[in-house]
Amino acid sequence: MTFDAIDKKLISFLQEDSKQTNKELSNKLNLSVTAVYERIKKLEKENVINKYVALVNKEKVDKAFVAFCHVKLTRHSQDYVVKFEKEVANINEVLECYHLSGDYDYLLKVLVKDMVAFREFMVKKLTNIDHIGSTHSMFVINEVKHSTVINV
Amino acid sequence: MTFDAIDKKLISFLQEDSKQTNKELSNKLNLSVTAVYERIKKLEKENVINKYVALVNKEKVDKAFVAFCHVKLTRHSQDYVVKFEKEVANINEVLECYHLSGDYDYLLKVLVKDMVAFREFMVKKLTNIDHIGSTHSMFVINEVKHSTVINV
DNA sequence: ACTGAAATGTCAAGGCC
DNA sequence: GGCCTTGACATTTCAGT
Repeated sequence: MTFDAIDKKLISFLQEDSKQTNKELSNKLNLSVTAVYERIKKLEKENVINKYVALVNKEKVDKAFVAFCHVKLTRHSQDYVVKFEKEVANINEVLECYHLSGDYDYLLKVLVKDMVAFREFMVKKLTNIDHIGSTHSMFVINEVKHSTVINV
Repeated sequence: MTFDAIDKKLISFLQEDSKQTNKELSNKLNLSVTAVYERIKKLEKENVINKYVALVNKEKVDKAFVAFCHVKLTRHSQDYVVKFEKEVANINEVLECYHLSGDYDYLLKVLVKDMVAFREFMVKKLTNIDHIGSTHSMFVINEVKHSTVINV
């Protein structure tokens, strides 16, 4: 799929605020409401837009403690890798998990209440998974930027 | 602010899909449409829900190459730190930036088209910022999990 | 891509536990 | 304080052009 200048603007606008009405968007884009509607439907159908979500303030729901954990596996046969990835995806404290190049195998982003909860998470959930070799945790002192907007 | 069981479910539902109508939510929660509406307004007013956004498929907009960069500053006086944070926040390839505990000062999540674009980013944008000491880049081989849903 | 109209949704008012 | 029902108004959605 290829995007013209209007599509690109539309994608940007919707990434910033998906609750805008098509009428508001039509004004910003100098288009009719229906034209906006059809462009959006197309973006959804082509899966350019995956989903619409509400973003929650982590402080307000008492999950202000953020950590990144590097995890190394002891063995790398496919069985272990698949099992680790499946189990880690089911831990709700883990919002993100990436298989990475470099010294460590995985990078996890973890959200919990505080350091006590983080210890609980490490002891009871993460290191309960088989074949975890070493872990290395880094704690977020300050979130400088956190955006979901991809530049198109 | 304190949440009852219905609030928690509502927050979860909206984090999964913010385009559900109040009617659909009222069915799931066994509530009237207005009750749902008022609870949502309250969550928005209290800033529990920050914003509503469309999430875009990075492959479809040609930003499938993801890297994490650790960055260390040479000096840590307030001026340099503030300046670095401000400049890095303005780079659109950098979606996230965290000030971290540990060996490196910052962790950046970077989205670009490919390795060529990543090199461009490093040479022309990141290392153009003053007082960057060392950087260490890790590339995402596979995105195992990427969720915006905080468990409440 | 636009106009126009039906279907559907949002949101305010008033009343009831 | 939080819930419900009702009704006005706005928005979405779709046909016809």
